[in-house]
Amino acid sequence: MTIKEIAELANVSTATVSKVLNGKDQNISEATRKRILEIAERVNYRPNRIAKSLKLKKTYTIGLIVPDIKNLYFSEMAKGIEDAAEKKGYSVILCNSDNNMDKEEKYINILQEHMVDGIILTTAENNIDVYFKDGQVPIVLLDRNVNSDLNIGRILVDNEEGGYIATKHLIDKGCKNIAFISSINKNYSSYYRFIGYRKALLESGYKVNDQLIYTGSFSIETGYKGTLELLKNGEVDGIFCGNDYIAIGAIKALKGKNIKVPHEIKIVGFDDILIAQYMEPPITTIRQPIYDLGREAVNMLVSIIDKKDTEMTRILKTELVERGSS
Amino acid sequence: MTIKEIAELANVSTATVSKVLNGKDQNISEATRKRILEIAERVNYRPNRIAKSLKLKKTYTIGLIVPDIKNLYFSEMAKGIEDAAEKKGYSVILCNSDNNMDKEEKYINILQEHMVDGIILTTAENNIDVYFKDGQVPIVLLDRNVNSDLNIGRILVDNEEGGYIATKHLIDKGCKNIAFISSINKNYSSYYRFIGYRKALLESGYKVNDQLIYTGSFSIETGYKGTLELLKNGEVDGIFCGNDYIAIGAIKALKGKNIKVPHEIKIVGFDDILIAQYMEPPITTIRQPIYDLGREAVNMLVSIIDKKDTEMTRILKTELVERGSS
DNA sequence: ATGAAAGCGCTAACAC
DNA sequence: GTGTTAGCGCTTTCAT
Repeated sequence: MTIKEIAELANVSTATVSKVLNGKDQNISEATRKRILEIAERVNYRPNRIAKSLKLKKTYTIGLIVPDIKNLYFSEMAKGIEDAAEKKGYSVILCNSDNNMDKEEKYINILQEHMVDGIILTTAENNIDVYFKDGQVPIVLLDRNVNSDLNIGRILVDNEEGGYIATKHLIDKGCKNIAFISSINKNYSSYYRFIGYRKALLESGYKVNDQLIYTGSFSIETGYKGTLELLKNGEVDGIFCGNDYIAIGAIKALKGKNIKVPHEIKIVGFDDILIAQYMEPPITTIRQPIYDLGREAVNMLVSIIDKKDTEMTRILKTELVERGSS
Repeated sequence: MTIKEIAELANVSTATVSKVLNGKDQNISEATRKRILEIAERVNYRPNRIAKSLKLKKTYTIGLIVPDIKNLYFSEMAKGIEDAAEKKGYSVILCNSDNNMDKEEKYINILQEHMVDGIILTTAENNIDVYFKDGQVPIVLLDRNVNSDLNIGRILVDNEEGGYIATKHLIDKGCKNIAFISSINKNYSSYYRFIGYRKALLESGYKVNDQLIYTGSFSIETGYKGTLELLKNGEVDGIFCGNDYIAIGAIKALKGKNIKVPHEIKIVGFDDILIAQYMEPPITTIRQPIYDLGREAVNMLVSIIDKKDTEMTRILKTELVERGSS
């Protein structure tokens, strides 16, 4: 059912139908207005957005690229994004990069072919380069930063502060040998969490000991392996984990070794994913406003799309949530 | 950059460019073919899929509606869907219904306005009615069934068998008073899990005791509240939880009451979401091939879209995964 | 108050 | 081997 068919049924032109259906009907007689609306209702008319998009050069669609939607961090973020997008009348196309830069770049292309109005991107964990060519769609980077002078929006969290707070907390709890397990150093978030970790240590007169640092990826496996590895290297009484998945892996490893958390080793995670509080022990962590991050990314993106004056970097606060693991 | 501009640069018609760019170039001279390809490359040409879709009446887009992407069950499913879709050249538009039937219906309309080629739908938990009008896009229902004679694809899991296996397992472990906590009865999955539960009980000479049944939603909260409620009602030494989230809530409630799992009360969940194995105790559960469910939904949907002869119902197997909670 | 017509970027049938 | 042209469904300017 098209506008043309409705026009025929109503004995008017397509222009008139279009006007009525889009509320631009100041100059349409009440009679025809009603007639058209009624017919549209009766035939269950649904506008063809593809045609509309082609004409208007606007799709009301945004692309979302995340490493892995299975990850609770990204799925909660995605929920924030979808909710906010829906409120603003946008639909979201979901893409998983699997932390693969080629796939990520491929998706950026596909999304542009789909003529999305903008893209929200959490780059692959190991991606610090930028391959965006200029003059493309508006992009908002979420929880990542990249070396680029392109005009790109950024929604970030104060990772350094978070890392500092986490480590300080362990120090305050009396830990003397605080390890750090996280993703690779070239990952933006991981790097700044490390900076915060280092700052807290130095400030309290501790040394940064390479033997106490393990980097891998933001995964349970890294937490597990890293912990076993660190235990071999010597004394550890506290571990700052780069995210909660790593903390889960760490706790699992310690249970396997019959080492008591928090009695013998204290653990702090990062993110406060939904499941953190249900772990045993419940994980002390640095909470990020994950859902809000997603929502704010949409708000920024839409603001850029609408060519409003927009602050291009927004840094949200983290917060210590003390639970049983520390 | 459009096909027209490339045509001008190459001194050929848009038709020729279109043919070359789409590989329909049997009748194009090698020289022009190369020239066009080279120019397209140089100017970084990206086809406008919106225009293409309008012309071809095919968008290579599918819609996915789930209750809540934050839920690990749906996010793992979504990953299976996105991976499979990507392999077949489709993009996926993500929608969350929040278990709200109005929102669900609204999304079905929006997706059709977007001219998606098909829709994968996990209806709201309490939705058993069908509001699809005839003659619409191909739809595959995922993990849900509805009262409808419309020609709709279905990817299901053998819930009854799963419920039976779970309950039988508890019986075999020596439980005498086995409770059932799940979503409401009108929910398809929940209902058949109950049927399996009942079957196992009756088969072993037990009675189905209404005092041991609690229904709410597929949530941690329901597991928590339900467990506290059931404990008031009397003896319980086993709980079959309708999904793993409920099991998590149940375990939390029991810990709060200082009741030992599995020593005093044994717990079995359903789904085997990614986190189930990391709980304390690790959750014994009925594994669903969640990722595969998503993948198969895409395969079925694309098969329907392509008008291939397709078996419209596919039921996948479940499997008991024994862990520490039982 | 309403309509004719052009055009968004693309494809494909048909002509040459 | 290449080009002409119509048209997908819609919006919008301009005319009447």
